[in-house]
Amino acid sequence: MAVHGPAMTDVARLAGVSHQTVSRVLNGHPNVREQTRLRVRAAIAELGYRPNGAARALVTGRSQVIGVVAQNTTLYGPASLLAALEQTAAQEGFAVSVGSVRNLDHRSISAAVERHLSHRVAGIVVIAPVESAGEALERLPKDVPLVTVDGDPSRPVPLVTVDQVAGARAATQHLLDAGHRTVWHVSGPSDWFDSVGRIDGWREALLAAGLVPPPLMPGDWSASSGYRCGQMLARMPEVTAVFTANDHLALGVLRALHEFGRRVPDDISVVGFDDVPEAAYFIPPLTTVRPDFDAVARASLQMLLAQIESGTGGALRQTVAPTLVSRESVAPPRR
Amino acid sequence: MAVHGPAMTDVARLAGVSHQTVSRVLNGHPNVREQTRLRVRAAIAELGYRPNGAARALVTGRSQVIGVVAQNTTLYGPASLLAALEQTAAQEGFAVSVGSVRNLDHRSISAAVERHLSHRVAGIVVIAPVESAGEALERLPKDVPLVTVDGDPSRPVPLVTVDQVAGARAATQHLLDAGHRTVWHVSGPSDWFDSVGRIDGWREALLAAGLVPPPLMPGDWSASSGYRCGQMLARMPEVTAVFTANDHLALGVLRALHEFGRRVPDDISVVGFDDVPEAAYFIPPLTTVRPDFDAVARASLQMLLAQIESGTGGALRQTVAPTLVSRESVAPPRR
DNA sequence: GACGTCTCTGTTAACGCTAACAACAATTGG
DNA sequence: CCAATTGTTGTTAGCGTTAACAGAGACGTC
Repeated sequence: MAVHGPAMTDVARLAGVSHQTVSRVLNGHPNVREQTRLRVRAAIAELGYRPNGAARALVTGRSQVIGVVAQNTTLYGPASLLAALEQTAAQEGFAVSVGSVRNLDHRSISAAVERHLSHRVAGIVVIAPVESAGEALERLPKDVPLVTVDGDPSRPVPLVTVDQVAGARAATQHLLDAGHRTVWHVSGPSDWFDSVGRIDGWREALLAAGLVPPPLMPGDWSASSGYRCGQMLARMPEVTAVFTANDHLALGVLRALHEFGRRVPDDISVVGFDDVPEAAYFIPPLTTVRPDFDAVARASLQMLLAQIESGTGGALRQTVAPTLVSRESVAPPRR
Repeated sequence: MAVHGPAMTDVARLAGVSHQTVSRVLNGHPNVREQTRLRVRAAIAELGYRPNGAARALVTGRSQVIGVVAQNTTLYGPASLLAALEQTAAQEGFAVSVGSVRNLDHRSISAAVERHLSHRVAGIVVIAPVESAGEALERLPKDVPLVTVDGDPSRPVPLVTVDQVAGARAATQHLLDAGHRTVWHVSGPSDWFDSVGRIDGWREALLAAGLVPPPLMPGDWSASSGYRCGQMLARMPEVTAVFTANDHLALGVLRALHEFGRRVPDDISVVGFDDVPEAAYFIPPLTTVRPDFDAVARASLQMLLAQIESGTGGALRQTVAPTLVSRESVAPPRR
């Protein structure tokens, strides 16, 4: 480990210039003679020189690193988002440092943010889908570029979010259009904004159709809780259409219905949310709502970079519309 | 953005000591008077001082960051591993920087590693499940602590891996024990070591039982390819037991069998690999092999930290045994 | 031909921290 | 009571980079 790589001065010596000229070449400064530039590049290649990010970060005050705070990066949504974020960041020459937290409470978030600030990240993306995260963010130093994803719409913080309401409305409307008299909803945990938005969209669509929403069935994103809700739904003969807050809940519901001999879509139609890659292979293939994680990642990074470059901390907002993916789990109700 | 936080000298001034004493307090140096230590801590708290990781990295030669190179972090396995790695690293005071790559070819990997080295990471974990990754790793500077996960067993690089062979053997044996005459296998892509190991384990178990392995059905991890294979399996009356290289393949197989009216487990038994959280809610609940990602993460980090601290680059090897999770997708064959 | 104006390059001074050494007091041993 | 040791603090010198300024030519303009 002891051996450190060559430094800028070594390159400079080999190329017969000053270290500052090397720096200029590296940073694409215009005023360098072509011939010099080539000599420097050759020296860099010959020595296998690699600029020292730490030194650069020290002098410029910020590193080429973006910190991401997220919870539960095993779930499909967050994992996809993280991956997309990393891809996009890499294209812009930024590395991504993950600070995943077990709970999205105030303390955990603050700690994760502290860690990032300690490394002088250029900016922070917080995937903060729950209420408790909001408070932590307000107390943050104002001078750190920050973007939240799927966060609290009511806080004055730059926010990129999937349009949960529109997605849920589309899902519900799709079931109504198929002829169902009403639509039941298995929701996510009530402290997630995603859940709240999807509940709102579902309710809106029903109200707009002049219907009274049936009781809400609260779940927690897991197939397990979907299964529990499904066991209840299966017992109620009047239920013909269910919208679940994500695909895993739908999977649980599907299995419960199957066990009770309620056929999908013949007896009951089901729509999910997320379009996990397996959704097309559920029994039956699941109609679902697909959020565009790439678009969310692009939008948030763009927003963050704008802040980093301008130095302004604008409080923008951007929503990304999801699309309905129609498969075989929806059919008109039997009469 | 302009405002930088307080530096060590600011803390020192407030506490009435030299900046070096502050440094000592921060690094837990023993020879500091208790009273001084408290004064310094108070000053740190009052100013909201945060040490500058970049400066520290510059002078010590390495940052408290571990670089992870991974592909396809959306898949359940890699995502879980990444999350576990991050959790474990955080406990040790390390941040994790992700360099996810689209392809695990030589160039992509090298580029990702370069990025990490540029930031002077303390060590690198490469989740390198395919052949092409191996070459890239051999050309790496020898002086950077490195651990590979699920990499090439035949290369002289520190490696932590799930015992794929044992897991596959257990899955196959489980089916044989249930009374099946043979076991078919839907594999993952042939350039993944995970796939190869699982194929080997399957084959071993069959050969040990004096059986000739039936033809291999190659898939690519996706439910979609599982579905395609399932369509063929369903058509062959002699098939009574299938082991798939992961749970998503199993999902595709299950659906194909369902479509063809072949009941699971009555007509055909199925065993998967990974134990994704939804596996218990497939129709029917899936018997599968559960790798312990936490253990893998702990082992690899421990191995990496050992290298970092000692300065030695030992070529250790460690495998983590997976466990069989028995559910309802396996039953004795009908006669 | 003197003078400003470019273009290119070098010199110097930070950035915030740790390591090495120096300095001084307090304590111990003879 | 002096020397040697130990504990505690301060001083200085970098780490490798960028920013700010300065200087040397080349060129055009009056």
